[in-house]
Amino acid sequence: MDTTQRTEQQRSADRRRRELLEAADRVVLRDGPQASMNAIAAEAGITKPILYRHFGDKGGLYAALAQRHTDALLGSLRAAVDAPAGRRERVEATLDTYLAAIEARPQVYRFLMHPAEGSQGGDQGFDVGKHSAPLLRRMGEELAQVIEERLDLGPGSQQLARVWGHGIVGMMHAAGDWWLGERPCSRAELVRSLADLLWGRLAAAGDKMGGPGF
Amino acid sequence: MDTTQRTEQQRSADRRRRELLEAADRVVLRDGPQASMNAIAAEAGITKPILYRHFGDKGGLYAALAQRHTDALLGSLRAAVDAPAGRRERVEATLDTYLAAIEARPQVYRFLMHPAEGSQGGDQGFDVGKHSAPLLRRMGEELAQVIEERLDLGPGSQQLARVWGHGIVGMMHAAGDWWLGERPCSRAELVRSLADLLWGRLAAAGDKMGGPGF
DNA sequence: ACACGCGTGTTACTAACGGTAACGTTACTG
DNA sequence: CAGTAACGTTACCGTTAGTAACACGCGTGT
Repeated sequence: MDTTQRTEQQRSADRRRRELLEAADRVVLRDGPQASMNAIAAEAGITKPILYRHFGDKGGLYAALAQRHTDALLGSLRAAVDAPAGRRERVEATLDTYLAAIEARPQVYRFLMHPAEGSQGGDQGFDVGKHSAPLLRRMGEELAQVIEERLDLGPGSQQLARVWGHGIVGMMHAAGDWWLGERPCSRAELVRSLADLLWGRLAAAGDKMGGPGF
Repeated sequence: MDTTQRTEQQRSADRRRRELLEAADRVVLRDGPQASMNAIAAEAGITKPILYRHFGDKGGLYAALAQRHTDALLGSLRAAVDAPAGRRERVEATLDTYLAAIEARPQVYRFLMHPAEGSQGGDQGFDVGKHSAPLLRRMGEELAQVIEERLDLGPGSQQLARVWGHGIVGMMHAAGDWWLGERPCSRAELVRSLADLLWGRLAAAGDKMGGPGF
C-alpha cells in the first residue's frame, strides 16, 4: 500500500513537473531568458511558491528546462556524427545540424547559452572559468570523446581530443552566433567555410603580396 | 572664456569619469559581473545617482568599463598578430597572448564575456543572435580583417575571412574557458594543440581501427 | 464521527536590485 | 549680493527572487 501510494504520488508529481516545464518553455520562448518566475507561474495557472517547491530556485528550473533541450540537441548531433559517411561529410552534417537547430529556435538557443543570468541572490563566489553554458561544455566533452575514440592522434591523444572538442564546439558556436545575427551567407556556405577551416585551408593558403602572410 | 570654461569642466568631468571607472573596476574585480550599482557607488565614495548621471544606466557603465579592457586586450593581440615571424609562430603568439590575458585576470575576463547580464528593466526585445560579448565580436571582426588582408583565399575571400575570424576567435574563447576551469594542461600545450587543429591535423589524422573515423 | 497528517494551493511579505524625483550645497559669475 | 549650474544627497518607485504563514481537500487510524 505504502509503495503504491508513493508511486501514485510520484507519478502525479512528475506529471505536474512536466506541465510546469512546458509552461516555462512557452514563456521562455516568448519572453526570452529574462522570463520571470511570476510570468512562468501565471502561464502554468498557478503561483510562485509551487514553482519553488518543485524546482528549488530559478537556477533549478532553468537547469531542468535546459537539460531537456540540451538532451534533444545532443541526440540530433550524435545522429549526425554517427552517420554512415566520410569524415568530411560527417563534420559538415554535424555543423549543419547544430546551425539548423539554432536557426529554427533562436530563443531556445539563446536561453541555453545564457541560462543562469540575472541571478542576484547571493552568488558571490562567481565560478571563474565555469561561466560557459552547460550546453557548450557537454557538446565539447561529447565531441572530445568521439574524436578520441575514432581518431589516431598518437601520444597525448586524450588531451588533444578534449582541446579539439571544446575548440571545435566553440568555433561552431561563435560562428553560428555571428551568422544568426548578420546572416551574411547561406547555411550551406557557412558549413563549407568552417569545414574548410578545420581542413587546414588556413595553413595552406598562400600569402597575399606585400609582407609575410598571417 | 566659454571655451576655456568648457574644457575645464570637461576635464573635470573626464577625470571624475576615470575615477568612477577605476572604482567600478575594483568592484567588478572583487565581486564579478554581478557587482551592483550601489556597491560601485560606495567604492567610489559617492551614491548611485551620480553614476547614473555619468553613464546613463548600468549598461552604459559596463560598456565603458568593457571598452577599456577590450581596447587593451586588442592592442596586445594586434602586437602579437603583427610580430615579425612566420604564420604559425604568429598564430601561436596570438593564442598565447589571449590565454595569458584571461589567465592573469579571470574576473575581468568573465566580466567582459558576460557584461549585460542581470538587466531586469524592460528589455523585452532580447536581441536574438547578438547575445555574444562585444569583445568576441570585435576580436572576430579584427581577425577577419587581418586574414582578408594577408591571405590569398581566392573568390569569396571576404566572407570566408569573416567566418574564419569569428570561428577562430570562438575556438580560442571556448577552449580558453574550458582550460581556465579545469587546467588540464599547460598554456603552451594548449596553444600547440589549438594551432595543430588549425593546421589541419583533424583532417590529416588516421582512423583508429574499427569502422570509419570521425 | 472526529482528529490527524499530508500534499496542494494561496496571500502577503522581505530584501535587494535598477532607476528616478526632489531636495540641499557649494562655488563661480553677472 | 542674486542667479545659476554642477555636485551630491535622501527618499522613493516598480520589479524581481525567494519565503513564511495560512487555508483547503482527502484519505486514514481510532
